[in-house]
Amino acid sequence: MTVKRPAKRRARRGRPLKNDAAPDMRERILDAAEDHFSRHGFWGVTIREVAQDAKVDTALLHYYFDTKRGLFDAVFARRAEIINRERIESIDSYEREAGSAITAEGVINAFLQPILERAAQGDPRWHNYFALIAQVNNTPAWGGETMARTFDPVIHRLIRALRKALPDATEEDLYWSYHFLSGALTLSLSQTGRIDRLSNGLCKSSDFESIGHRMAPFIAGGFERLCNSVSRA
Amino acid sequence: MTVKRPAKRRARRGRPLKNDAAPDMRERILDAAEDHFSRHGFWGVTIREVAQDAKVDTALLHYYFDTKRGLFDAVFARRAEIINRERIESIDSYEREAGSAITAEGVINAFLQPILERAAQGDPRWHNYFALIAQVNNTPAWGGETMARTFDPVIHRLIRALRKALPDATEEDLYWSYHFLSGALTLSLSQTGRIDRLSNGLCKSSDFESIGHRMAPFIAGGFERLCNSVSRA
DNA sequence: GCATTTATTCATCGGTTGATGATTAATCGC
DNA sequence: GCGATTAATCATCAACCGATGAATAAATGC
Repeated sequence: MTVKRPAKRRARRGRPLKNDAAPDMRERILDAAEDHFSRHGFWGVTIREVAQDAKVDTALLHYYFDTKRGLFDAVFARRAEIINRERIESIDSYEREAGSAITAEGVINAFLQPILERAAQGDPRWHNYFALIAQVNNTPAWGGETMARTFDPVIHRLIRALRKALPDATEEDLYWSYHFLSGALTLSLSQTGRIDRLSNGLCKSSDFESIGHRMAPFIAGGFERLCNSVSRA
Repeated sequence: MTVKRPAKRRARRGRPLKNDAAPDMRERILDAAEDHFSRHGFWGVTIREVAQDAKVDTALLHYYFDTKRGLFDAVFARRAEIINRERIESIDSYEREAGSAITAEGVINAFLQPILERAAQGDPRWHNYFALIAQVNNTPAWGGETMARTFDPVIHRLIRALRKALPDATEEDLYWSYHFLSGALTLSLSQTGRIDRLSNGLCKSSDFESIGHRMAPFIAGGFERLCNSVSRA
């Protein structure tokens, strides 16, 4: 019997002390939001859930990000900058090294490497983020717009390099080939566990090393088959 | 001034007359739900929106489908049966015709044809349904399970045919290759308008004829490159 | 050292959500 | 021809939703 309420420890109010262990609430909110949005999409998440997970009041989410949509956009943009920079650098550096011996597989590998490496490293926060990209990429209503705004510059850089490796390709074939690449990559990053079931456990969604070995050859094979074939009305 | 309410015509109550023009409410609900779910996903839709669109009371959705989730599953299953049957027949018939001259591109083409043909035909209801598949396929939480339950039998049939066309391929390579195929197909069917923007209008998400020409060669090129290469740790 | 700004929780609002029991009317089984 | 079943709307519920203004406390600027 004793005390009937374990004193729930009412959270402190007002601005926190400067050297208080572990705040940086803004990042904590973004992490929690990333986790939830990646699993259930924009509409499947309530700001209350996010706030509870980040151990802050819901009003703080509005303080930092104004609206729920603002929070979502902030989550999406945060890591995009990082991988965009890495991918540009990776393609630049491959093009410099390869010189005139540039190949489609080499370019695609340079493009995929930064993402797949991060995925293979196993940081769950990045996993969540990649799953989020996958959802956005397949969201009809506003996915195309969001993806374009965020990633198009890098994709144009990729296509420029591919044009060098496949000089006879038509523009249409290049863009469609990239589209197939994008779809394959997105699904691989979304980790739905589908291939696990399908292959009866032989392959695992989480095995990014296997993906890393196979994806560039597969996609390059596709590019070359499609872009080197001539005449298709 | 006159009458202050234009008589809103209260809907009739009770069971409708047998030969009443245009009922079949159940189908109407499924159509409306398909439309909404495909655009905004499970959580982005309220049963009220669906009911309003189908011009029925919300209680009727619960009468037929019990819960919101039940409605979603019914939508997802309805057209799956149709295309699954068509795909099986298409692969069967190709295998019979090709005999020992079976090729990866032929098999993949037989697998893709039924879907892409329907997509090219332009029925918006099928377009919506394909977009719905795309979303489910990239939903981490329950997408893998739902996709597996719905489509795995056909996919196993596909893989069996591919095994014949690529006798030296390892099981892992076959499954991963299918995974890439699945991703590419899904994104193509989801019509986000991304490629339109990316290509500055040169390519169009809705141009399923272009996809139909390009996808089988691209994917077959990938399969052959990956599955015919030897030794990869 | 005081006024302003920043970062946080509290309390609460109006609107929406999925669901359900009651009611009504037509059909079906016998 | 009548009781049971089916197909529909109506009315309403408790829970939850995103958002906001007020309160509070530390930090910062001058």
